Amino acid sequence: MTAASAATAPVGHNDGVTDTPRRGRPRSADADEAILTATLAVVGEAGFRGLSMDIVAERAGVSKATIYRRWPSKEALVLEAMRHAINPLDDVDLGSVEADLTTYLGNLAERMSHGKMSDVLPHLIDVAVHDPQLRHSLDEYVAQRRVPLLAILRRGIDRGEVAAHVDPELVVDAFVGPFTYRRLLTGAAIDEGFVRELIALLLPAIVGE
Amino acid sequence: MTAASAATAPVGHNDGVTDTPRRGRPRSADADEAILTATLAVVGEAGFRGLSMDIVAERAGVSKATIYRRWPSKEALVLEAMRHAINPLDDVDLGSVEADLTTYLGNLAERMSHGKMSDVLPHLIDVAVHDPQLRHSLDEYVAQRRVPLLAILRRGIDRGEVAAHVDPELVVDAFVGPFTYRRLLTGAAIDEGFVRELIALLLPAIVGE
Amino acid sequence: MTAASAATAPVGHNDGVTDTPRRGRPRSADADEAILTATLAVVGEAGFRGLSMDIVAERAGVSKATIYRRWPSKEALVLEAMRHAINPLDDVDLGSVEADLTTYLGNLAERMSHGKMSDVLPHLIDVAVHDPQLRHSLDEYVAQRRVPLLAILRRGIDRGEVAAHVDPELVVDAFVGPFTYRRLLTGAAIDEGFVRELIALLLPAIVGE
Amino acid sequence: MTAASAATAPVGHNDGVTDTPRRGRPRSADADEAILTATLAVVGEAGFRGLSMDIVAERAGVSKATIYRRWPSKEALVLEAMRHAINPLDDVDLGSVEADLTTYLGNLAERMSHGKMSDVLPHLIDVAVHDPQLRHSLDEYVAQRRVPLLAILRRGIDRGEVAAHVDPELVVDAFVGPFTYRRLLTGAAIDEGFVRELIALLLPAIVGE
DNA sequence: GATTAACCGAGACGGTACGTCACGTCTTTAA
DNA sequence: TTAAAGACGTGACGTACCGTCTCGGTTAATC
Repeated sequence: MTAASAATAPVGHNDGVTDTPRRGRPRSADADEAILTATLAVVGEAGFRGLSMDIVAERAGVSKATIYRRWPSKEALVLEAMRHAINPLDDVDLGSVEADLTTYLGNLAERMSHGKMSDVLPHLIDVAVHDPQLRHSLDEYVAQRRVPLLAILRRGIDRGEVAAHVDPELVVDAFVGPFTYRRLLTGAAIDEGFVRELIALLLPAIVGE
Repeated sequence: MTAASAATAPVGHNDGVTDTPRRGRPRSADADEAILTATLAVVGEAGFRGLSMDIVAERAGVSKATIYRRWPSKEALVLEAMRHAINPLDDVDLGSVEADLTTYLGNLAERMSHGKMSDVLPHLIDVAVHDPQLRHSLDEYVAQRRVPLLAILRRGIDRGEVAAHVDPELVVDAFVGPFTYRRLLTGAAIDEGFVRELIALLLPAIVGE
Repeated sequence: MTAASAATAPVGHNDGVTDTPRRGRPRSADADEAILTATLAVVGEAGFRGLSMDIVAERAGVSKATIYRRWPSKEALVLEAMRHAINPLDDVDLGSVEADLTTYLGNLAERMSHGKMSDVLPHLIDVAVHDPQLRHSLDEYVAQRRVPLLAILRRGIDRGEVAAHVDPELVVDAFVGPFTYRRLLTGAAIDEGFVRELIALLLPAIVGE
Repeated sequence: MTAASAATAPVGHNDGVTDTPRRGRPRSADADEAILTATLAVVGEAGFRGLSMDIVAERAGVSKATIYRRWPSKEALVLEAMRHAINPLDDVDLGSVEADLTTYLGNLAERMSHGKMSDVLPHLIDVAVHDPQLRHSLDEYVAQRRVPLLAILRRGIDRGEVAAHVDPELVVDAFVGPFTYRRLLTGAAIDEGFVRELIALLLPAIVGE
C-alpha cells in the first residue's frame, strides 16, 4: 500500500515497519475484514441506497464506533471495500496492439455492463466532487485501471506499431472516455460491436505510417 | 416541451390550449418561478449536499406540499431547475469541421470547468442510475447537447470533408467521452490544450482520404 | 393550567382562548396522550434507568421527533407524565388538627413507601439541580402537595387550635421534611409509628396555650 | 475505615496489617490521589453531568482500567471522592442546647447553601435508590453527620435541659429533615432566619417542663 | 539474578442511547 | 382546489459514554 493510498485506508493504521512502537490495544484485523466483507455483501444485496452504517455494523458484528474509528464516511468505506474486492484486469500481451486492445476493452465492457459494483461508482463520483480526500482515493483507483492500457500502448510504441509522437495518456482518455460516457450519461449499449467500432475508428489515428 | 420531458415537468400542468377548464384555485405561476429560482440559488451556494426541500420551501416562501404537488422528488426538481437555467450552446458554422469543432469543444470545455452547475451533474447521474424516469430525462438533456456536434459532423460529411462511412454518433462519443471522463473520474484539466490535442488525435481518423 | 406550569407543558401549545388563530396542522392530542401513557408504563416497569426515548417512542407509536417537539428532555417528559397521572391527596377536614394531620400524613407515608413513582423523584431532583426550568416545574409540583397541609393548619389557626403566631409554611416544612429526609437519605421506615411520634413531637409546639 | 465502608473503598486494597503479603507490583498511591483529585476538580467545574470516566482518566493521567480496578462505578468513585474531601463538622459544646443547636445548624446551613459539593448529593441520592451497596455507603456518610447533633441532644438530656422521654433520633430527623427538604425540593432559602425560626419552633417541644 | 504476578498507560471493543436532520405525507385554516 | 404552515412516521446520522478487553512495558516480592 502506497503512502498516497493511505487516504482511505483505516485511519491511524501503521503498516510501516518500525515507526512508533504502537501503544494501546491494536486494531482488530478481524474487525477490518468483517466490516469490509459486510459492506460488500450489503452493497451487493441492497445497493448503495440500501447501505446504512447501522446495517453494516450489525452484519459485521461490530459497533458503529469501530467503523468510524477506521473510515470517516460511508463513501470512504465503500471505496476501500471496492479496492479490497477487486481483482484488477490483468495486462495482456498478444503481440499486437489491436489484439491487446480488443481483449482488454472487451473485458472492460463486460465488467462495466454487468459488474455488481457498477451502481456504486456513480455515487462515489457524486461524493468525490465535494470531498477532496475521497477524490484523491478515487483518482488513484481509476489510475490503477489505466495502467494495463498504458502498457499496451507503450509496447506498441516500442515495437513501432504506434507512432512515437502519440501521447499515451491522451489515447487512454480517448478509449476509456466513451465507455464511461455511455455508462454514466447516455445509457447506450457497451457491447462487443461498440468495442470493435471504437477500435476501428481510433486505431488508424495512432498507428505509425 | 416535448412529451418525453413531461417526466420531470410540473405534474398536472395544463400546457394544452382548451382541455377541461380546470376548477378550483389555479396553480400559482409565481410559485413555480420562486421554487426554481430558490433551488438554483441554494444549489449555487451550498451545493447539492446542502440542498433540502425544507430550505427551498423557506427560501421560496412556499410550503413543501406546493413543491411536491409539482415535482415528485428532489432530483426531478433540480433537473427541472437546470433546464430552466441553461441556455444551450449555439450551433456554429465556420465552414470547416476543424474550426467548428475547435469552437464548440472550446466552449464546452469552458463550461465544464467553470460552470456553476458543474457539481450538480454528478449527483443527477447517481440518482439516475436508480430512477428510470429521471434517467430518461437526463438522457434527453444530454441528447440536446449532442445535437450541435452531430450537425457539425453531418455538414462535414456533406461537404466531403469527413469520410462518408463514419458513424457520427460514435464520433460524438469519441469527442465528448474524454471530456466527461476527465471531469468525473480523473480530474485532469479540461483546457484549450486538451481540446487542441484531442482534435489533432481524432480528426485524421475521420477525414475522407 | 397556569402560566407558570407552561414550563414543562408541551412546548408551543396554545391553551389560551383566542390568541393567534393557529396555523398549520395542530399537534395531535392522541400523540400527547400516547406519549404520557407510554412514559408512565415504561417507568413503572423498568424504572427511570430503563426509560429511553426510543422505547417511549416505540410504545407510544410515535416518532422521537414528535416527543422532542413537545418536551425538551427526558426529565421534563417524566415530570409532565407524573402531573398527568397523579390524583392529588384530597384535603380532609375531620374537625381537629390532630385528626387531620394523622389522616393526611398517614396517606402521604403510604404513598412515599409504596407508590410506583417513588423512585422517579430522586432522579428528578438530581436533574432539577442543574436545570432551572425543570426546577421551577418541580417546585410547583411540590407546592401543590403542600396545599392541603397548609389548609389544615390555617383551619386550626382559625379555630384557635393552633397558635396565631405560628408560620404555617415553616410548620409544613417541619412535618414534611422528615418524611423526605428518611425517604431520600437515611432510608429509615416511614410507617404509622413514625407518623404518630412525629405528630406527638410537633403538635405541642404549635398549639395555642 | 470500617468494614461497612469497604463498599466504596478501593477494591482489593489490603488495609489490614499482616494478611497475605501481596505479590506483584503494588497499587500506586499516586494514582489513588490523582484520581480522587481529578474527580473533585471535574465535578467542581462541570458538575456531575459533565463528569465522565474518560475525562477523569485523562485529567488524572491515568488509564480507565486503573480507575475501575479501584472503584466499581462512577458513583462509587464520586462518593469516595466526597469522603476524601469533606472535613466533618466538629461537635460543639457551649453549655446549652439552644446555643449548640444554633451553632451547629448555622454551620450546616452555610454548607448546604454554598458548599461546592452541594450539587453532588442529589445525584448520589438518585443512584443510591437503585444500588443497595451505594445506598449503604451513603447511609453511613449521612449517619456521620448526625452524630454531633445526637451528642448535643444527649448532653441536653443528661443536663435535664431536654425531656428524658424524647427520642433523639426522631428529633434529629425533625431538625435536619427541613434542611434537606428545602435544599432538594422546595428550593426555599436555608439561612440564618430559617435556622432561628426552626429552633424557636422545635425547642419548646423537647425541653423538659 | 531470574521469575512471577500484579500493576501501569494507552486505546480499541461491543453496546446503548442520545438528539438532530431530511424525507415525503398528512391535516389544519384561509383564500 | 390550491395555498402556507407545520405536525407526522420513518429511518439514518455521527457522537458520547459506559465498562471491558488487549497490548507492550514496569515494578516489586519471591524463588
